[in-house]
Parts: sequence; C-alpha cells; structure tokens
Amino acid sequence: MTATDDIQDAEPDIDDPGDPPMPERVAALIREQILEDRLKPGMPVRERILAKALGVSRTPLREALKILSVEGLVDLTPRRGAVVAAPSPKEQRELLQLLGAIEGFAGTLACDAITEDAMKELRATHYEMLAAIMRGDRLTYFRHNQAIHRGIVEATGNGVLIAYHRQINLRLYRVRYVVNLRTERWESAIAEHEAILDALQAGDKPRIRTILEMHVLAAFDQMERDGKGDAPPTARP
Amino acid sequence: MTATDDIQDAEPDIDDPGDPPMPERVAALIREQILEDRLKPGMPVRERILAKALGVSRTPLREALKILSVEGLVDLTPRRGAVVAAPSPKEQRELLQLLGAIEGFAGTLACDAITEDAMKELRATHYEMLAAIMRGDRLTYFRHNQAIHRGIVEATGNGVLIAYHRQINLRLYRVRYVVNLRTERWESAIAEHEAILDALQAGDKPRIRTILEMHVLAAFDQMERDGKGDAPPTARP
DNA sequence: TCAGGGTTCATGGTATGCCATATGGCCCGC
DNA sequence: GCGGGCCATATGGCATACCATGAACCCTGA
Repeated sequence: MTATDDIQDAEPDIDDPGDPPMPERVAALIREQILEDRLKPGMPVRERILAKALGVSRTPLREALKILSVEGLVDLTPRRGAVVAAPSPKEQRELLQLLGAIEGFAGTLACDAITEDAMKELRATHYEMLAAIMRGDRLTYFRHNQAIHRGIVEATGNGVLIAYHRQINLRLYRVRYVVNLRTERWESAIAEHEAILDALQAGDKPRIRTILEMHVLAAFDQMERDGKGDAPPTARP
Repeated sequence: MTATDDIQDAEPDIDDPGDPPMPERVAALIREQILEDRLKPGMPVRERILAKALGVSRTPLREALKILSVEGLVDLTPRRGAVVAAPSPKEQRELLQLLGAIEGFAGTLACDAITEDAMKELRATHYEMLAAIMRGDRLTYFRHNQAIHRGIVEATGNGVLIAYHRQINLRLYRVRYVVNLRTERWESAIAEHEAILDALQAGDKPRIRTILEMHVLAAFDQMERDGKGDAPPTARP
C-alpha cells in the first residue's frame, strides 16, 4: 500500500479559498494523515501523486512539506524527497524529556496564573478521564489525558510556551498514543494526575514540576521495558 | 532604504550545488541578514526582488520563507507577503521565559552529563568573556556569553534540546544583542555566570536551574526599565 | 479644493514545464 | 550462473509563466 492509496479517498480537492493560506491547509491535512497513522512513519511522500490526490499543484504541496519538515513531522532528504518522520527511540526519549521540562515549567507558572474556573475545568476533565477508564475506552482516556496536560500549559497564558508544547506534542503524538494504548500503568498514571492537580491547587511549584518532568517519561520507560512494540517503519518503496 | 538595497551587495548568486538543499541555504542567508540587522524587524520581504538579488528563483525563496516562518523569524500574512518578525515586548518576555526554562532544565541534565573537558572549556570561555569585558569589547563579550549558554545545553547531549534552544535563541538574538549592548549590569551578570559554573561543577541541580531561569530574564527586565530603546519597526513602504 | 471612484500596476499565489539525478531492471561479460 | 555496469524511467528541484488580488494614483465631479 502506497502513501497515496491511504490518502486517495480523502477530499478530492480543497479549492475553498478560505482565509488560511493553502500551503498551511495542505500541511494541516498531511499532519492529520500522519497523526491518524494513515501516513505511517518511514513512508515516503510522493509529491506528484499526493498533490493530485489533494487537488493542488506541487508548489503549495512542496511548501507544506517544508513546513512539516521544520516542525519535525517529515524528514526531507536532499534528492530523495520526503518521508514521514520516524523518531528513533533516542530521539523519542529526548522529545519526551523536553516535553516534560516544558510542562514542568508551565506547571510552576500555572500555579500563579491559573484561574478558579480553569482549575475546575481540569478537575472535570480528570473525572471524565476516570470515566473513560471505567469504560475501558482507551481513546477517550487518551484524549482527556492530553487535554489535561494541554490545559495546564494553556493556563500559563504564555503563547510561546503553548505553541512549542503543541508542536513537540505533535511530534510525539503517535508514540504517546501507542504507549497509552499498550501500557497497563493506568493506576499510577491516575495517581500522578491527582497529585499534579493537588499540587497545582496548593501552589506547590517544586512538587508539580518534579511530577510533570517524571510523569511523561514514565510511560515511555514502561514501553522501553516492554520492548517498544510498534509498527515497523519503512512501509514500502 | 528597501529590504533589497540592504541585500543587494550580497553574493550575486549562490549556484554552488553543494549538499544542503537550496531553500535551506537561502533560508540561512536570510537568517543571517536578519541577525545582522540588515533586514530589520517589520521590514517587508519582497519575493521577486530578493530572489533576483540572491540569484535564485522565487520558488526556493518562497520555501525558504516558509521555513523561516515556522521558525518564527518572519511573519507570513495571507495576501501581504512576508515581513521580518518583530516580537512584541510580551512575546519577547515569553520567549525569554521559555529560553530560561530550557537552559535551566539543560543545566540539571548537564550536571550529570558534562565531561571534565567540557567543563574546562566553559571555564576558559568564561575567562575569555572577562577579557572582553576588560577591553570593553561588547560584541566579543556577547559572543562568549552566548557560547557559554550554548555550551551548557550542548553538554546535555540531548539533540532535540539543543535544536530548540538554538531556534528560540535565534528568535531572540537581535533582542538579546541589543540588551547586552545597552545594559550596564555586567557585574551582576558575571557573578551569575560564575555561580552557574560553580553550581554546574558541584552538581547542584536546584541551584543551577534557579539561576538560569532567572538569569536570562534579568537583562530583559533591565531593558524594560530603561524604556526598551530599540530601532523602530516598519522601515519603508 | 477635496473627496470618491475607477483604473492600473505591482505583488503574492498557483500551475506547469524542463532539467538533473537517483533507482531499478536488464544485458553483457566473466 | 552470477556479478557488475549501463540504460531507461520516474522523481524531486528549480525556473518561469499566468492569474487573481490588493494598493496606490490619478482623474473627475461636486
């Protein structure tokens, strides 16, 4: 199955001249395909074919690829085109470390900046997450889990922090998704989340920072131990 | 003076088909122009003119602009083209906060990871920085200052961390340059640097983190107090 | 003289065509 | 029979041409 077969049945064209520039719209579409795992890591992205599939020319598509390249979602090698980025375990761990550091720092800022309402919303999301666990709905659990982390960062009101957190999260989305799906450490994850929210409410900055920095890596190291069961890269020529 | 007048006397063309792809080379050139303040914040970047000045077509130039846009060095508005990014004071502070957070975290990692040689090299650079101060050579001081911070991050061996640190630093380069040129707090900056290196050698993680997180913001708040004397944006029609 | 509208020009956006190169298959020679 | 080199083809890279849109300027009428 080629990269294009996966995307063939997407919107045939996107000629809607809405506000956002076309390259960014194209980038968003490809991003989506990557996140949904329809474009799998290591899979080559063929310009002509994908451009035709999306109903755009090669020019905006190439610009979209440049965007995704800087974002770290695709690897652009000089004369060999673009392949969906397949972070090595080492790189995954580095990204998770950075993610943890950013969230930890955001936590300390959020201790001062978070509003009552936002705090309540986080608690509410936490309960929804618990509900999803009860139902064994791993996808919903994952979504709420992400929402909580995102919520903490957004509570800082630091737009730059939010943007970079989002970007790094994108690069890890697939990994984290797989991890969250396979890992059985729900109980400890829940405990950590509760500790995070408590520390946030109490304004205990060192504590929330420590927990958040460790929390993200925990699931990864769990996976490493399991033997990183993951779909192999390099799908096909 | 237009954006192109500034760049007119650059290399007439860059047809050297070296390894790095042309859009990245073009991006590097524009980056350089921005960092050297020849392309000033708020200044529009005209595709055709700049492309001709650089001896390339519009296509790779546009791709370069997309790269720089994701990096945050230029702002790309839908039908109005690209302008050199002019971070607001708020955004500058947010970026500095994030930079401090990354360096602080890197410091804690470096406590464990740094080698003897790297440590000695940092000390050496520190002394070179002191020498530059003695001579009143602000530019050299600035370079060595940056080198020390970069060195700490690089000592972690975390490639992702290094890359993001570099990127954020680029977005702030001009600002930090101006700040370092105007500020008179050399003494306290030196003291902080010495404290950083001591903490690093002693492996005092909480201390190095605290210092680094504050250190970067200090100069900025100094500038804020001075009344952010900076070249005004929006240079020409 | 000033204001409004229309026209024109320049600029960014997109599509397409040509070129160089990398890859895969095939043929020839050992 | 197997291996290496050559050729064909497809792919990415760049340049260019065309199109649509935004802005500035001028002309005209009040």
